[in-house]
Amino acid sequence: MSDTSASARIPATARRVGRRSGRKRADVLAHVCLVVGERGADATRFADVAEASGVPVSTLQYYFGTLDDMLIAAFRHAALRDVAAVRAALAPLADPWERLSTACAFALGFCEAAAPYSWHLRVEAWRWAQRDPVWRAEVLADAADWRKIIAETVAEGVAAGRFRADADPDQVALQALAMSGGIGLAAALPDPAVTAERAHRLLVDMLARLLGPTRAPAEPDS
Amino acid sequence: MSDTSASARIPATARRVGRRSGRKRADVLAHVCLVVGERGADATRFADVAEASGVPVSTLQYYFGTLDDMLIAAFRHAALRDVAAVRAALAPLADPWERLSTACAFALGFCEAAAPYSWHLRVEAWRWAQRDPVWRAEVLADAADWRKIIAETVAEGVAAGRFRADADPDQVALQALAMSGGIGLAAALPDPAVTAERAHRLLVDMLARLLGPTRAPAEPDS
Amino acid sequence: MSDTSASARIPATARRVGRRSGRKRADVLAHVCLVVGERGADATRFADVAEASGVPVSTLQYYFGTLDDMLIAAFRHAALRDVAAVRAALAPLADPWERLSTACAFALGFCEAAAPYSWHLRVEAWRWAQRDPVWRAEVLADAADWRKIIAETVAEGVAAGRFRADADPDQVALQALAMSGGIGLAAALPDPAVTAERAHRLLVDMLARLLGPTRAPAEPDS
Amino acid sequence: MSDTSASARIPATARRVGRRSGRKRADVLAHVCLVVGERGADATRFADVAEASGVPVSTLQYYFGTLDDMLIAAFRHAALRDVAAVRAALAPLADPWERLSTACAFALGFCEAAAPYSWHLRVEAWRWAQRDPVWRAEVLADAADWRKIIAETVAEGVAAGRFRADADPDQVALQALAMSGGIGLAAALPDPAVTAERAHRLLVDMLARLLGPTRAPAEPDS
DNA sequence: TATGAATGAGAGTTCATTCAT
DNA sequence: GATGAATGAACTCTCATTCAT
Repeated sequence: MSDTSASARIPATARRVGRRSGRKRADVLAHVCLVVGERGADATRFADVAEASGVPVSTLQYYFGTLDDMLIAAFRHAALRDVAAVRAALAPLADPWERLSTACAFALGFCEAAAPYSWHLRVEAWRWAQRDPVWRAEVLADAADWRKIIAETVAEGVAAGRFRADADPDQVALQALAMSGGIGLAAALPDPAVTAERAHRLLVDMLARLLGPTRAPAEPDS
Repeated sequence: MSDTSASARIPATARRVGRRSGRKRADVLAHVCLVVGERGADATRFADVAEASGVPVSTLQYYFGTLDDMLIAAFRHAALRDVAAVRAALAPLADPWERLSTACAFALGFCEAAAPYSWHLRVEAWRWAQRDPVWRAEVLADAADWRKIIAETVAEGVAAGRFRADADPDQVALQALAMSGGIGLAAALPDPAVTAERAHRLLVDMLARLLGPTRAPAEPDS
Repeated sequence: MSDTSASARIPATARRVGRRSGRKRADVLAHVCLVVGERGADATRFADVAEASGVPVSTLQYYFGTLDDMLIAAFRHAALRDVAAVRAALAPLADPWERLSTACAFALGFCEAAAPYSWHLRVEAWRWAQRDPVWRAEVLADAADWRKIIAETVAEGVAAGRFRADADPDQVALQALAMSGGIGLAAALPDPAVTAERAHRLLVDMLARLLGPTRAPAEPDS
Repeated sequence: MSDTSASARIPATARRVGRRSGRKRADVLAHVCLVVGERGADATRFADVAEASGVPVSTLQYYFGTLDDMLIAAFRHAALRDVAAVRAALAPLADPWERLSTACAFALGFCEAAAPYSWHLRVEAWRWAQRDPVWRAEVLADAADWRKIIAETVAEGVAAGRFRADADPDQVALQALAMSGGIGLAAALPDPAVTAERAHRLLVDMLARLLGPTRAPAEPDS
């Protein structure tokens, strides 16, 4: 698992995806994410990204090679960006419940710090991961990163005596991210029954049941 | 929401999608589901379905009109089939925990009675629902059906005194289906960290925490 | 060898090359031959043939599939046409020397009955045959057809006592066609040192030396 | 014709084709010949030569200018090399039949001293010569060189009384090279009916008939 | 002198769709 | 009602070439 974690992946990125490392290459990736979010990965053409970014089609191909390579690079870009964002947001926080709540907020993608179209990108990636091993590896690595973040947070809370002593950090992380996934999807539709606020409440409520010896202290809502 | 529930949708089906309702048409839809499951909706061409089903391309168009219409018809076909299957499976069961566990098993798609590629189809549908209102309506209707099934089951258990009295059936249904979605996706990849067995256990474990006054009675595993 | 002779190849043609047998398909082949003769096989694009024949590019692909398939079909078309032409021209002739001279004239492609660009097409075919086994099979089959024609003619002349008794028909056929190839190429350039008339004379002169017990009777020039 | 013979051509080479005449340039040309032999001239890209030779694409262009210029330079390189080789091999030989047989062996390209892909390169050149006057000039000059070699050899044999007195050296040279061309092509395919050994025998056998007052002396095989 | 970055032109191929039967 | 023939639109990809260093 550590082999596929965020840090270990970076060299692979440079090796496999980036044929060229032109200065504008990174700039373009953000545009790719936007286009994929708006149109969907399958409907994303080189021409769309070219128009959105102002970079000619042939230059995009020069940067990324295949269309698929470009899309993978974009997903990885977004995934690493999101993981870095949640890590940065957690750093200054000390209280386990607060940390957990914040991590959930980022996982759900419903905070201002989250990149646009996070869930859209994730759905696209999941879809392709079902059929393409390269995509699967990307998605699993991203999932592993998130699981690690949550599991660590839970473990700290347990160690600090703030969470139920018999809680299994890995299992709780799986459950939290599973629900996060299901809710994030629903909210991305959007499903009128699942507002951002309610989504967060549902998730934290579940965690309170899993981790709290008593009810969650006070109201652990964001 | 009730307008778009399973029963209410059927006439709409006949009206909007189906120019033809012969038996051949239903046969073809099953093939469409298989092809979509194997190749993905965006990669599904008339030619693929033609080859899989033995029905010529022009005939497929004659039956369904647009490619998109054909795909929607296929998703609806699969969704209604799955909902009917879980309803049929629940009918003979009386014990609330048993009913809930069975419903979860169907929601996760990990039982023999589940149609192949259920999760694959659902991911495809979700993806398009993010951008196409017609697909969104389909997906929301399907989600509503499932929520109703779970909520009813929970409500019965509460009424029967088997579940915690203060449980909110709708909220629990949302939570259960959210986690089901997240886990189903992970398992569909497949994510080696999420086996079918573990998926079911995680889901039922959570429900036990949410609904159980005490721990779940006995071992609510499948 | 008989397996790959002209007659045995025809069914394979229908099977392998002709995806469709539209009425215009055969018409198009003549245009392909002209374009290949003018531009060369490697420089022949679908667009060129489309312009020359008036048939849209996509229709050409519908007829022939790959560009390569189209070119092979054209070569085979021309090859079979040429073989048929020489056979037809030989049929009414009785005198061995006359038959041989006529066969040489057709082999050199310098008579009115020969299709235009015969040598150009042959050079293209040879070139590809050096690297592509499919083309090689075509070229070898064509060569075998011609060898058979010449060898039969020689054998008849030997049997009739008009050719030297110890002449080996197969060897003479090889020699005649080898020189025919070399001269045909030179003339196709065109090489000013090799005019059509001189080419034919050189070839028949050699055959006279190989086959004549005395010098060739009279002047066996065309 | 003498203007374009081997010796006269060299300055033209330096003038027209070579911007650079460093040793690197010659090294690259050898690689070009190999690539053209393997892939064919039309399929030869700057990128292929760059990979084979290790010289960057832009440097190749800097050396040779156009792709076509590079290919012509390569053909001329190979042609001059082959002509020089046969001349060197003939130098120490005195017997006319031996000289002729050796010249044939080099013409056929079937001796160890012959450069690889000689016939492949020649076919490529012939093909382009049919349409491009620049290529035609190259090919005709090469043909003239060879004809001169053979014709001289024949003339010497006639003068020495070893060949038939009425033999026309130029005509025999044309016939010899014509057959050499046809056979070389067939062998380059390769045509299983034309082995290297048989090819040489066929050619020398014909020359024996053309030049021998009696049958060829002894066995003029290689 | 030599080379990497960037880009436009051009080609093959796929595929939905139209039309005649 | 069903189906094969035919075709235009759109997209990816290759590759020579230009430019700046």
